[in-house]
Amino acid sequence: MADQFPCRTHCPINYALESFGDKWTLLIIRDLMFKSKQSFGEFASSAEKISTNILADRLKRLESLGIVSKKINEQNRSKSVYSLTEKGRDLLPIMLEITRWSGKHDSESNAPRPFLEALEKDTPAVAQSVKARWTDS
Amino acid sequence: MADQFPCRTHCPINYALESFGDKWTLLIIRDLMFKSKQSFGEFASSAEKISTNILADRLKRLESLGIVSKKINEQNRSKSVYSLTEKGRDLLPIMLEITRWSGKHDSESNAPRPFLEALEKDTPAVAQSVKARWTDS
DNA sequence: CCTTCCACTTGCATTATGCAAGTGAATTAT
DNA sequence: ATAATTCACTTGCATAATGCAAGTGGAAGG
Repeated sequence: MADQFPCRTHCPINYALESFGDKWTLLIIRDLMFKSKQSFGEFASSAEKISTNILADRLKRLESLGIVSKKINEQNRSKSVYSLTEKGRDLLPIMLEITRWSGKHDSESNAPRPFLEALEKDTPAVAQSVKARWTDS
Repeated sequence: MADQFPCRTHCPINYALESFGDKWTLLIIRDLMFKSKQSFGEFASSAEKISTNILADRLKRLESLGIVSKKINEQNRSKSVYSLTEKGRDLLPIMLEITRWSGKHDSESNAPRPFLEALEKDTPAVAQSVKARWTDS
């Protein structure tokens, strides 16, 4: 923890909670990880309707934790570009296991069936294919 | 979702956040899952110092979500016993991946080295050994 | 220039959290 | 039998986080 956020304990579960234990942070990471979103406006337009002050706060926090990095788009200086760092990309297995759990226990889950089936069958393979989309773009 | 907690969306990440997306819930699950705690007092005594009103609220919530179940100890009726349901136990892979992530990225993590190494080497095997401890007790 | 777009900020009402103390039922000690 | 203790919560209130609507300010486009 960058130490500007003092930790209650260094239990690994607690460290994670202090990094992304709230109702919004993982949605931003989801958008970066699976939906190829990269701008403030795109995050703000997600279906869960995060308000812009919270979004700005969480992006700042994720940046200071080294999970997200912000770059200025040289083509259009008013449109900044957010992306996941390695630390952020390392959250992929957690995100996939969360998807698996929700897919199993939320009867109304909107996760695509084929995706859930692929996950059940071979999670690491799904992880690989997601990672592939990060490099070739 | 039992529907007493209306969902923002049925995105799997969001479903999970609405189930345990706060600073405390996963600590209770950790205590049940890895530390064999099962009573209100034991949860309250964890190092992170959850306050008792929040603890009571979260236990009620976890119960209504079907993640935790509460039983009365017939030996001592004033001491109730909490345990994970199947839905709760299904959180194990998520908890292990969180541990892996924090173990890698928190330089001061207090997760035992051998445990982290075992996780890196073969996460499913670690999962099996944790599950074994649930059945034979 | 003048307008639009984009990424935020600001102010304020509402809700959640944190803390300390209290309650009441159920064992345990006397 | 009665008193003290333990345990699992509740309650009240101060503080902090969130949600909402509107505003600001710089960069691009017309």
